[in-house]
Amino acid sequence: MGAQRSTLKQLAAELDISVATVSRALGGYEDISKKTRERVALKAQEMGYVPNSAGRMLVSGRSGFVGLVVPIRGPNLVDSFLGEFVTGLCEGLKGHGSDLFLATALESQSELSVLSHVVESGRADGVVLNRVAEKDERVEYLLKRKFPFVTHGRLLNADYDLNWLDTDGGAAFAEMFDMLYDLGHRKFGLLTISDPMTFRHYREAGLRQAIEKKGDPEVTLTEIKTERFDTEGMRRACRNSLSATDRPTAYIALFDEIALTLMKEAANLGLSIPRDLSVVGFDNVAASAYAPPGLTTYDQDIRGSAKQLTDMLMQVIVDQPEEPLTRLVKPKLIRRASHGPAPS
Amino acid sequence: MGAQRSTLKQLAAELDISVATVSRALGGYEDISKKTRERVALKAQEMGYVPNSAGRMLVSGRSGFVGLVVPIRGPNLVDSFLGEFVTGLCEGLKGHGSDLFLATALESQSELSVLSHVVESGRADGVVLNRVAEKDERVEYLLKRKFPFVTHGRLLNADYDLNWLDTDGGAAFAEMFDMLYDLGHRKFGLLTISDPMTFRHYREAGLRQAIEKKGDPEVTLTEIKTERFDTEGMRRACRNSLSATDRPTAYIALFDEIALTLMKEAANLGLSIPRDLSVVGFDNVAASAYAPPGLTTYDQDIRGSAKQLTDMLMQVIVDQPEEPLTRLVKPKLIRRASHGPAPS
DNA sequence: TACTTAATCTAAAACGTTTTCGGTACCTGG
DNA sequence: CCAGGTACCGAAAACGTTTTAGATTAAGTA
Repeated sequence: MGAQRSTLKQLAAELDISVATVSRALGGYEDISKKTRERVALKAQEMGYVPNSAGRMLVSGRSGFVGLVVPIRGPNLVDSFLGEFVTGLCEGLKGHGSDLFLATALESQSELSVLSHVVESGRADGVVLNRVAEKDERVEYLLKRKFPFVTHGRLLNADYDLNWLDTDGGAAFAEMFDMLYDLGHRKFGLLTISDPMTFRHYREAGLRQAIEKKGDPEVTLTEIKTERFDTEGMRRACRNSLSATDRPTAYIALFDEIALTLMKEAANLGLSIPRDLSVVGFDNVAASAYAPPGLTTYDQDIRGSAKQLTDMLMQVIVDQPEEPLTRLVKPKLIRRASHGPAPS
Repeated sequence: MGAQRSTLKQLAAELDISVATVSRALGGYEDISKKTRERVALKAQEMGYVPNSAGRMLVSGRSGFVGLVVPIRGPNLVDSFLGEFVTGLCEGLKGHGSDLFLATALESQSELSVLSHVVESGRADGVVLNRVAEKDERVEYLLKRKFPFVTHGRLLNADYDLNWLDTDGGAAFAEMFDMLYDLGHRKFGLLTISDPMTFRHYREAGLRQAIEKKGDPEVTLTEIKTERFDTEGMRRACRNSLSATDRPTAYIALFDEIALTLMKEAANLGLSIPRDLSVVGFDNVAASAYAPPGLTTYDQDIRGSAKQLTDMLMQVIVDQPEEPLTRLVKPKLIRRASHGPAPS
């Protein structure tokens, strides 16, 4: 139970003025005398008054919450970014007087139903979507519902206007290629997944464009594809590729986890990095600093991005802008020791 | 803005019955005829009715939210458990029809004010506290306020009854010692921090008790202390200890991060693990699997614990029990390759 | 004096729900 | 035909807040 909270009514009774006056006084309205305003503020402070959000919510129609629907995939593979992402969101929302509301979808199929519950119950004024897929039903639902939202990640071929913030993975992958090419590498391996995620699309496209732009017929690119959450399959695929006679000299991984798996397998096979082969990842997860010899990768300031996303979302909520808000942020190359000159 | 949500009133108008009847029908009350109940349920489904939480909240006094105040410490060291912890909480709350509400305290000093805001605004029915310190003002506030809460971690010398769930770090550290002792180690190093956290207290106490119990005068234990978030200091301390002439043969780290730092420094100094020295950690962070040769450590199922915590909290909220709820969960030893026989 | 204006304040409605208390209609047994 | 049940439904209050549309008083103006 707990001690009861003080209400406007109690405050009004104590001060012997009306509830309306108290409300307006606390709201800083000019048509309440300064003296009264101060008196009220003092008493409110004294009684530890904090407006009840349910009451406020009901009349204002705003909840003061921003929702995030988190998909839980697999038994133990919690989204490794979740902590940082959530932190950034909270941090950003703080400045807007809003709070974060987390809802989970236990299976990916229930994601939409969880989202719709969040939206329809009025518990949130807007939502943040992350990990958008190439074609995302959540997006379509929110658009139809005309509910404010922003996405972390772009959509593919979107013929509608969306508010998004994304990391420029394409640029990063192009840069990677150029770097490795300049180190003499010609045989490239792309460690990727088969799932239709937008980030995959853009990163791969960036890489292919860079290769094409270089126009060197010597350059080859073999794809090593696995399912996204199939760690065992990933291991096997890496081992296979490394054991091949014409194995690539430079591996580019869609994200760190695959790169780390490859590094481990390489070590098991007695291959030395970067002497025998180079590996580059993406994400800069904590382990990439500890795994020998240190994985060269890209850092996409998740926390900062999340913070920016909240600013965008609040803008969408309060004054829904004509022009869609979009931001492309550049990831930062983290040079470690997993890349080097091509073996001769 | 978005399309307007349907309300009980609209539903009632459509069905040409009273609002009260609709409410009771949806609530499954027996004094509404089965026929009407079905008719209402169907229409509700059809109109996509979802009860507005503000309205419900106002009358029930319950928000359907459970709060978590997350302290953000340091610029980049986001709590690595946060993701898992939050996931477990959401997962657990789902079963109770509640949701998670996250609030951040940007500085540790503001933690209490954030917490009190969560409590007083009525936005949460209960809160979960993690990372409790030996003496925690948040706890004292909540007790005084008689607000439902559970803590992840125990308090020290608590003369009041608390509802907590904790990992049995003491048992784990005792086990570690026995394991290393049996491998022939006599010179131990304890890599720890100087901050007054309860988990530190219990882990160290468990270790010391185990040493005492063994009663072998040959056993020595040197402490290597650093500040909790001072990674550079940690590095230096590890290097110093490793360079000492009578360096320990077995290091026990308060948590993985310190162990990983030590392993890296050992490698830099040309020392081989576990040939020259053994290291054991605690937490089983992702990097501990990747850092060579693989860190032996303990896994404390954070996600599962968080889930259990929600069950406890809901119990506290609905029927505040006389007896405090407490649970001590055993962490699981993850045997990797960082420990072995003492060098001769 | 009488009218206008400005400065303060308040009553009441509204938001969407749940719940209490009672009401109506129908049936049963005498 | 009536007393007493039973089955079903509805009116209204309550939760705490904000806001609209006055109401009251005081002061200024003609």
